[in-house]
Amino acid sequence: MKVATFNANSVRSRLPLLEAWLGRERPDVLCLQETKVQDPDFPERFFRELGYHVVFRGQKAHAGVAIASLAEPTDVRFGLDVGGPPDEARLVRATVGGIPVVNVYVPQGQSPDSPHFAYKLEWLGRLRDYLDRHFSPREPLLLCGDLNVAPEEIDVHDPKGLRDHVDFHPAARAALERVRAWGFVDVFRLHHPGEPGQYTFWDYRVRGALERNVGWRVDHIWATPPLAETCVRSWIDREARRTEKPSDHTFLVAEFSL
DNA sequence: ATGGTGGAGTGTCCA
Repeated sequence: MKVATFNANSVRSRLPLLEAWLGRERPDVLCLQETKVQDPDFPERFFRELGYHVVFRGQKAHAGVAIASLAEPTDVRFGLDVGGPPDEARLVRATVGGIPVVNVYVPQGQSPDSPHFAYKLEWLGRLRDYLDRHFSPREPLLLCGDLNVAPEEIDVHDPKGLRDHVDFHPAARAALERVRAWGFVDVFRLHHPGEPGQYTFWDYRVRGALERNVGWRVDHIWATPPLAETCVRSWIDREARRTEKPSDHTFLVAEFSL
């Protein structure tokens, strides 16, 4: 089973890239974030014509998540159901080929003194509650998405200078670590231990960000131990960030011997 | 240099 995650930064703006990439890579599952489209306008037929089922939940202008899969998804649910706002456009879960997949778009947070950042920390806390409520780390489970946190110093281009950034703030890293400690293995790191400069996001606003590799590893595929054991490969497709009309993120892929 | 670019969708918010 081949699984990918991609923050599209508008799915409708990324159709040419998605058509080429899905045609070439044919993942069994593709998790999308920041689809930026309300449900009636989601390009459902585009995925169907490429041979994919797709489930999605969006809202006006921002956020939005989707799961595209070759096999028909079951047990499709949206949002956090652990008290507080469900935030349906930031979490979708579906079971594909017997494997439950949770796809999330964690709030970015704007700045450490913003209410958005408090909401981000609370959101990660509720994600941990959600896992406690619905799943067991002893069973196969995937958590994929734009987690909007770089876990370690090697996951950002300037760990000293970025300590106050909401995606590398100690409080954000601690909140993410509580989610990971529920029982996940970061399958990219499993296959690339200690390797710096492996990023999934390069800011549009930074001149020559890709060429200079001024990036962040904020997109992740995490698996529970019984599933992580079957992970044979994980890689980042940097070429997709180099295309004519790229997202500011690129694809992260993990392959399992299932 | 407290900027910069991109996307959604009309006002600016969000990243």
